[in-house]
Amino acid sequence: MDRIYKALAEINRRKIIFWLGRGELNVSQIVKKLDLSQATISNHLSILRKSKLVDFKVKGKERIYKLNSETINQFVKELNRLMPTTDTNLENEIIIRR
Amino acid sequence: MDRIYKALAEINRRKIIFWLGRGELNVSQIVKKLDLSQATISNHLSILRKSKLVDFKVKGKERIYKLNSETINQFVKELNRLMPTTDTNLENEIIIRR
DNA sequence: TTGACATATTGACGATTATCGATATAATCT
DNA sequence: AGATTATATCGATAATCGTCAATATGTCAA
Repeated sequence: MDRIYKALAEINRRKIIFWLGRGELNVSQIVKKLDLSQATISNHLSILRKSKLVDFKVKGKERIYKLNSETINQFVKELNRLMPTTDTNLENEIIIRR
Repeated sequence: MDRIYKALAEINRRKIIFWLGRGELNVSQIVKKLDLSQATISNHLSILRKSKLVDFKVKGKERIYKLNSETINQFVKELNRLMPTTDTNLENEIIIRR
């Protein structure tokens, strides 16, 4: 979990996650979206990979990155354990835990 | 939001949040929970304060820290915007919408 | 007002991080 | 094979971060 929190602490990595939430992208496409060098993006992707927040699949010489929704779900769960919300925004829902 | 992500990136600050989730604490009590110097705890509290994740009230010479649930709710909302979950992991919960 | 206690701030230090140019690796194309 | 394209890794550098001893500030009690 520590890696995930650290991965999310950097704004450009959050931007990458934002874009990947809107669809899969290869590295060059990500480089175009953020104004950073290819080496820097590659480093950010390495950190995101290690956190398991993202995955990739190989397609020829490209690597197509995407979010790893299993990790995301786990993280959101863990975050709710750390800081339970009062759910004021879901005021019309009743949650029954068994 | 950046301050919040950064505040959460450090494990001892997350521990402080964990403990505050279980009840309000003054600084000396927090120092006892984590094995860090008073100066370090005070510095972490300063960062948590700036992120607005925590608040305090004065009681004599003590400062009693507590979570700021408004900020927490905002953050969880923002996080869901950044990384929407598929909620597959909430299988033991029943949500009744009215 | 002096002394003890609670907390914050300062200044220093080593550790970690973000960034990039240069280079390496690997796949594809001619 | 050699050139081209896509991505990763290396090495360096500057900036930020976590930590603590020392000191400052504020509060209470005798």
